Amino acid sequence: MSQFKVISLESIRVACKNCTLASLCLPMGLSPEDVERLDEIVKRARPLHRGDYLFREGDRFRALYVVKTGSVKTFAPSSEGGEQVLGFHLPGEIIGLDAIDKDVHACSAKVLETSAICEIPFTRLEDLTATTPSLQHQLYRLLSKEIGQDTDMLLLLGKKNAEERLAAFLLSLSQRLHKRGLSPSDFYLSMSRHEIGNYLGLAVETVSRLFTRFQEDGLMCVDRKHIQLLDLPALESLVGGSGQSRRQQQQQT
Amino acid sequence: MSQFKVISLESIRVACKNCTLASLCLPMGLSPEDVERLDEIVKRARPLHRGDYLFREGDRFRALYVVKTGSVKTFAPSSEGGEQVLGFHLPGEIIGLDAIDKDVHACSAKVLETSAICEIPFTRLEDLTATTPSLQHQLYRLLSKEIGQDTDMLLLLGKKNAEERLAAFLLSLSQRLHKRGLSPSDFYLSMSRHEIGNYLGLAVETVSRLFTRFQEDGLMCVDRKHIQLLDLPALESLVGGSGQSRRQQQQQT
DNA sequence: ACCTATTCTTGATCCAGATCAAATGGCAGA
DNA sequence: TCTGCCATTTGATCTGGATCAAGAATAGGT
Repeated sequence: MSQFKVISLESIRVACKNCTLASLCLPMGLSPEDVERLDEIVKRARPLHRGDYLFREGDRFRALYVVKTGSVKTFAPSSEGGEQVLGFHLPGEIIGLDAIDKDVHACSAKVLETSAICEIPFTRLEDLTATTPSLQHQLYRLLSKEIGQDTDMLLLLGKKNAEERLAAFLLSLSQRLHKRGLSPSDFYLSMSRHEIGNYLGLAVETVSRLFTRFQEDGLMCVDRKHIQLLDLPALESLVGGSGQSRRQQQQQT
Repeated sequence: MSQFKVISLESIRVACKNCTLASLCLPMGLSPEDVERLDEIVKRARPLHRGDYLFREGDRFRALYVVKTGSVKTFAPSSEGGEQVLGFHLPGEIIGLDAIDKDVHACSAKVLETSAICEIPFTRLEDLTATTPSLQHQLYRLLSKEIGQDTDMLLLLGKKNAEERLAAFLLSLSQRLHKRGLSPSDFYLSMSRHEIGNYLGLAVETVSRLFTRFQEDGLMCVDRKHIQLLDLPALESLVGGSGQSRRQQQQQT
């Protein structure tokens, strides 16, 4: 292997301890020694390209995946051929946690753009957590966090209207990008309108119309995949209270 | 403490190893020795009554709860005062996993009928899992299972119509009751129509009308809270394909 | 047993967002 | 550069389920 290649790969295959995502990812809060041990089991694969699969629904569960760069969508087959987009995953986010239970993946994961992915064989991770309390705790937390996020989505799909859903989606992206050191108000979407609509339980046309409306209202500037959020506070107020929209149902039981 | 009281409490405070739910609950698949160790940290509280809270949104996270008898609903506050019912929990089901991450409960848990609840202090459980690989694995699996169930709900809320949602709800109850040794086709609902609607993202009126319709179609027999499912296969086909209802969106991305 | 507050049901109407239809604009591949 | 396929946008219409509005049936409290 030429010196050239080694250097080239180094730019991708950064050890966890040198990874800029360490504070968001599994290593979060671990001691340097623990990170070192984690590092030994992480496999760093070559970049994947748009359309490549990390795994498919029905595949045997072997490993968790972490986005290092790029983005990934997960989706489950719905009855009769359709699919439900379950999430869009940014750098530092972990994919595959739902498969631990049945030992089989119930959803598929597809990369949306050229992406680098870390692979963590689960059996080895589990062994490691058994002897590393801080890592065990971290994994419990990550699993729990996923449940909390799903809960947020249930609330979104169960109670919010189209406008609130799209605003919530944009703000979620904004906040997650910001945590990764990127601009919270100027970014590119790696997913299509179709995928956004699917994720939010809306038709493509509705998503498109809302982008237009938000732009007309001066909330944002949309150019193809390029998004600029011009009024974050206004978007936040859209998400929270439905403003003057539908009267909320006082669910006293 | 009189002999009388001791006997009386014994009927409720059964050790895990003698609990009929052991095969569905945390002890699932554990060795007798491991169950013994788990038993030592489980607290068995006196029965709670309709309306009592296991915990409320905002409470510090201290323990996981398992329904021993009865049923519990969990719900999260939505913006502007409403609430979203997140789930109905039957014997053997674990509550509170979503709070591990933030160390604070993001939802509330309220018992729907007189219920016995086991409490498992989480810190002690976590310590125990660190020295009991099979229990550690079990906890990972339970967390993962919860994610999988949430995923199913996302699909239900994102892609299914009212009819499919209610059929899915009824079948889920049916199957879970059956696993607990109860009739899959004859049971009582412990939650109101209102709560069912809230959970499924539907208005009460819609739930009521669907019950009426299902009954007219000979799928079930409804008398107040008493439910008899007369045609499980038909209900299953309702859930799966939307029959001849709305044309499914082929979500090729 | 009586009264009152809920919960549930049923009917009428409304509307947010889906569906249908069509034009436009990018982009990948030859 | 040209071609054709998608993705996106925009407009028109339709509809499932929400909302509004009463009754009817229950359950709980005194």
